[in-house]
Amino acid sequence: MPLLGRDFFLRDVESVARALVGRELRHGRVSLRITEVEAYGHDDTASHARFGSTSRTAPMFEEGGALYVYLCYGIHQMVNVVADEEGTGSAVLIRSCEVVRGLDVVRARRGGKSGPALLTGPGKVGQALAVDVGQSGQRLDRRGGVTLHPGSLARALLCGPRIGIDYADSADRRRAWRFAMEGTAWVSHRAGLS
DNA sequence: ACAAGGATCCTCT
DNA sequence: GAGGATCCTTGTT
Repeated sequence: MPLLGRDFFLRDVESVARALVGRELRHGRVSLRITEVEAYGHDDTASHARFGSTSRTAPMFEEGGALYVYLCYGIHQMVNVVADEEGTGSAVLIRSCEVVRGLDVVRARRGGKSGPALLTGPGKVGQALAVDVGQSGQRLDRRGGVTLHPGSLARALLCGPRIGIDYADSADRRRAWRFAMEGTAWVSHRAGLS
């Protein structure tokens, strides 16, 4: 299966977020189709980039196509796709996926869970893909690690405000920067999407 | 050097 | 619906 090339990522983060729904993330034997994402921009008080580049967030400022992984609540490995030109500081959080390949591996990694509990929520995506902060900064358009493939595009997208960003300014909280595939069961929070 | 809090998940009620 | 887990990152002193 072909890789998505560098140009795919070199657009504004909202465009990349919309274009990511339906695509496939691969790592080893596991292939996941992206069903729900959130965009985090530069000049966005919800974004980790709001303090500029730090040791944790440096990959966000790389050229689009880098992987950005961070630890949340000391437990969860959160998987993001970096967007736009080098130095911008924007990324797309992968919130939910459906399993395309490697269901047995994913189930084992996810403690035997089934149904929506298997893979709706960003921490679960990191666990299912076996991605951790040690891989933050890797390229998604080079074979050998985590890679991104065309998959099949969503018929239509639902959108709504992002989850878990109460600390942000009200204008940023209201941005409709969460995108989900219409008709899929693989969405972490259905409320607020339309 | 310190204190605060988090782009979450699971379990229990 | 509520609360605890768990530890790193950040701004501040």
